[in-house]
Amino acid sequence: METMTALAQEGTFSSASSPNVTDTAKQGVDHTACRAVNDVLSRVGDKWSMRVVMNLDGGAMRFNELRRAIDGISQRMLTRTLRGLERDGLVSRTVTPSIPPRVDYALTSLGQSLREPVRALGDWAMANRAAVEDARAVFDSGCDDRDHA
Amino acid sequence: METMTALAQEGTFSSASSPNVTDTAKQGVDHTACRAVNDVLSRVGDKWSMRVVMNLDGGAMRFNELRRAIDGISQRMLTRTLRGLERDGLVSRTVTPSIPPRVDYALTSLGQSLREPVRALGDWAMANRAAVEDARAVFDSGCDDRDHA
DNA sequence: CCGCATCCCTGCCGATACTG
DNA sequence: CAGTATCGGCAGGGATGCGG
Repeated sequence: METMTALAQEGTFSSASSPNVTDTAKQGVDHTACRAVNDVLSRVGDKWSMRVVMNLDGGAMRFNELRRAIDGISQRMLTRTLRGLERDGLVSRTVTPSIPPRVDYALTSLGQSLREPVRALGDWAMANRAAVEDARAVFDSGCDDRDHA
Repeated sequence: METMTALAQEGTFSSASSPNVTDTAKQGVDHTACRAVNDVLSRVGDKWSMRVVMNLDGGAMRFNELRRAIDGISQRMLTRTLRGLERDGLVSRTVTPSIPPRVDYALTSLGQSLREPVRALGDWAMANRAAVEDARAVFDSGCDDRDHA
């Protein structure tokens, strides 16, 4: 069971909040940490959440302002994404009862804090995008084209 | 035959056609960065990719070994996930033509490097999971129950 | 201006069965 | 053991139209 101990210290997600790592063996990797990661990944990895968060980083924005900024999004999806983000406490929704009504969306501190790890991921993406695209092209060629060199 | 990764090619992000990027403060978000982030998020944010990558972190594994380790996954999904990861150069596939056939999957250096930013995200997830769940509960209560007056 | 409801199409994902 | 093919359920997400 101690076989993975060194590895766990190297880079498992449970480095901070698993006081009793029952079996961090092969199976143990995918318990709580995996669930947490998948949870946040599901939230932020959907089609529009990141776009919204990144646009909101520059400050509060109104609904249609956001809609125009993202520009590929339908209002249905913007509403749904905003609701989901609001539900998770990542963005705040401020209604100004005027005529016409005004609604401002902004990142909460939690939403701001999320941007840091996401930026790291974005950094990786920017750095390795070419490699990924290349690998993809190679895979595609190798699969489709059996010219066997 | 189904397309394996339609997620990556959403690409309606042609708002770059607006040369008027003077207000980069609000738009301060690089369109390229946004696209890259969404791309990697789509790849890693799906239902099983992270599980596979995390299990593979302990070293190379065979197909059914991986299947047993993840245990909630169907062989269809394992195959698809592995193919997608392989296509992007994140995992390597090594076939040993024996009887019975043996196929080992392992993280490439690119796949290893991806774990770092993902770990950051996982760290965030672990640290803020409670906050998110709380916000979610508050939102749920606030929506359903209006007796706060 | 904000946002909800409906219709509908598309793609994901699981279960099963079959091949090498 | 490793992988593919097919079927069916289900959810994501776009288009449109209506209400505050």
